[in-house]
Formats: sequence, C-alpha cells, structure tokens
Amino acid sequence: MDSKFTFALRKIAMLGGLEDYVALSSRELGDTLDMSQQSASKRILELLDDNLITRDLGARRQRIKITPKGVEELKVEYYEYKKIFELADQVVLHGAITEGMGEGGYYICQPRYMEQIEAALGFRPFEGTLNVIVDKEDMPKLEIVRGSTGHRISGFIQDGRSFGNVIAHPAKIHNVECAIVIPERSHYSNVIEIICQYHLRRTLKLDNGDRIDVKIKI
Amino acid sequence: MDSKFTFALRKIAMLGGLEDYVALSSRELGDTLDMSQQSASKRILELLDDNLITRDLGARRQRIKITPKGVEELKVEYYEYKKIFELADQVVLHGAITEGMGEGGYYICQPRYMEQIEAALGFRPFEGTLNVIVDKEDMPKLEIVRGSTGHRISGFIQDGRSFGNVIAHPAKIHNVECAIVIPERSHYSNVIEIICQYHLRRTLKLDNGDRIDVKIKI
DNA sequence: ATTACTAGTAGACGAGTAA
DNA sequence: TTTACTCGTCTACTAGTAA
Repeated sequence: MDSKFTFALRKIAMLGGLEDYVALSSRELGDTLDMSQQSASKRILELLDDNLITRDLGARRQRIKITPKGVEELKVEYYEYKKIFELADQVVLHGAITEGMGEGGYYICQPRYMEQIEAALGFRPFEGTLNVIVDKEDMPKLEIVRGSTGHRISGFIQDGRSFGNVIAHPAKIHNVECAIVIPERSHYSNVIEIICQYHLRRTLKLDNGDRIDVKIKI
Repeated sequence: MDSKFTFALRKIAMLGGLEDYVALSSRELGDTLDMSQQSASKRILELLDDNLITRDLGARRQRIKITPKGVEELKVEYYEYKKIFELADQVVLHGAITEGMGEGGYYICQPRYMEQIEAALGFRPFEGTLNVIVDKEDMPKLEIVRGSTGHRISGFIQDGRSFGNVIAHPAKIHNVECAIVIPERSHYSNVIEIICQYHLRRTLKLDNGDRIDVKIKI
C-alpha cells in the first residue's frame, strides 16, 4: 500500500469518514493534505479506483465514506504503531492460570532469594508462586522478555543443593505489582512463575483456567 | 511531515531502530520499502538531513537509530490512529424526528444557558432544539448517557421563574457537531432534545418522521 | 559486500479551464 | 460554487556505475 494513499485515508478518517459519509470537498481535502484542489481530486479518484472509499457525488458537495477495505488498511498501520510503541516499554502476555508444580514455590521462597528480591523489587514475596500457561501465540513475546535484562537474583548452595541464578522481571497483573521469575539457565517452557507481595489467587480471586494478562516492563 | 518520510521511519522502527542502533543496509531498507537500493540510500540521506535518524557508518554496514525528533513524529501519527480507532467511547441512539414541544426551545435559548453552553461546547446554539423520539430498544442506551458525566449547565431564577440545571452531552448527527441536553431532574422520557450551531432540520434536510442516528460521546 | 553519485525517465503535481 | 479534464513542469525514481 502506497503511503500517500493511507495518508489521505487517515485524514479522511479523522474528518469523520470512518463510520459515516462526511461532506468533504476536494479543496478541503487538498488543504488538509497540503496539496492543490486538483491533486486532491485526483487522489479521491485513485482511492475510489482502489475501492478504499465510496462516494455520494451530490449536486453541490460530494460525501465520502471509507470502505471496509479502507478501514482494514488503516487498521494494519494502527497495529504496526501499536506494536512499535507498546513493545517499546512493556510486553503483555496472555495466558491461563495453572496449578503450581510445587517446585517453583519452594525454590523461590528460600531466604537467600527472598532477601535479594526484596532489595531489587521493593517487596517481600508471598510464599508461593502463581503459575501461568502462556498462550502459544505469545511465546515470541516471552522470548523478548527472556532476552531483556531484568534483575539478577544470585544463586547459592545450601544443604548440598545448588540454587541457580534467577532473573526477575517486574510486572503487573490487573494493576497489582508483581514479578515474573525465570531461572537463568531455563529450558524452554510455556509456563511462567509469578511472585507477588500478596496471595494473587486470593487477591484477584483466580482459579485454575482463568485467563489473565501479565504486563511486563522491559 | 511528508508521508513517505514517516513511512520509512515506521519501517525502521519496526526493524528495531526505535531504541537502539540497528544494522540496516540500504538494500534491506529498499526491500522493505519496496523501492530500489539507490532510492533507499537517498531516503536515508534525506532522513539524516531532517534530523529524524542518526547513523553510524561503519566499514561494512551502516547502523541506524531514530532520533528523539523522529520518535516524536511517529508518536504524532500513532496518536492520530488512537484517536481514530478509540473513538469507540460512544453510544449511538436511533430514533425519529418529531415536532418540538415548543417548551425545550424556549427553555434552552435563555441567554444565561446560552453563555454557558458556548463556553462548555465551543459553539453558540441555533435558537430552537431538534426533538428525536428514541427507539424503544435504545432506551437502555439513553440511560447510559444519563448516567454519564456530560457538561453541567447551571440553572438560575429569572422573572420569578426557576430554570434548573441541564446536562449537555456532546454528540454528532451525520458528522455535524451538536449536543443533547437533558434537564438534571428529568422525568423518564423517550424524547431527546438536540442543540446545534446550525439549523439541523435545514442543514440535514430533516422532516418529521425521518430516522437518524445520534452519536453521543461518553 | 557496501554507499551514493550521475543521467535519463516516468509519474506526480499544479495552473488553466470546462462543465 | 463544485469536480475533474489537459498539459507543461519538475520532482522522484531507477539503472548504471564509481569508490
């Protein structure tokens, strides 16, 4: 799609042509597009040719409306921008609550981890983690998270058992501050573990299978 | 801003040039912009000239990063799209034109009301209101409007008669800016009164019984 | 491989103007 | 007033090619 077409389409949308016919002379369009009346008229004919707008050519003033195809074109650009600017500072993962493996909760609740988490994130986690199965289509976004810095929580050895480094990424679930924790040497997994100051299941009344959004700052 | 500049800028952003330098040859950029290597090279020079990108011209591959000015340009477009597509905060009432009761037109045209309306809505209403009988099935939507904030137009007492508070909700009929006005202490009614800068009946060629859509921002 | 110059050309634009 | 044609100009593109 030629950028000058979507540019014109966007301006028509801003003038109200998205949902309804809008009275719009070629001179007016030319003014908003910063071009002559003649060129705007030509642009309108091109948009008509490409089936991006329809037009009701009245006696005095034409009325223009964007077609469903035109709306789709605009949405494509809109979603491009969304991707650009929402990926810039946060990633939103969609998924479903699942039962904890037991493992993660025990793991992260070691005092040596807890102290560091409190220092890094500003809260002392509730004992236990909330586990979320990330939607398949959001796995690339999870990889972005894995690739980002986060806060490193150093590992240690205790009672002959080795606890590895963990990366904590600050996040929010329904505006509740939390963090997702990922072992530094993690294998590929579609389950993420979330720690929080509060008991998330109780606070947000979550049950297994419930769907949630996890917003992660990166 | 020329649309072809923001187009190129957007593609560079999608390739990762928003936050960091991204290795991007003129041929690659040409491919994503659907133009020749030569034109892409020229486009890069133009963007540099306009201070929209900076560039680290290494021995083998140049690396490109969008400047703060370039980010601003992109954000302007992003917010334009947001405005276009998130105008979904509206209620559309369907109904039919009816004869004014006379009452409303006299009521709202009091200068004390008019001044406030002009200040709140940005237009001085034409004297008289357009009355619309709202479809029965849209009455729940009308209740949503009544429940929303709107602009309060304060009442007053004049010539021993009391004029109560009125709530004005900005609206559009076929893309013409207007507002529906509802007395704060209104009884249940399926007729709404609409004020507008223009004579709506004449401007939109409306007769009693004609059906219209009223889009109300909430 | 790159980047980017020059030269030639297609097409985009605006002025004039008709309907 | 509109919309939109023709036509001349000038810009924007690509091909060829140098560095």
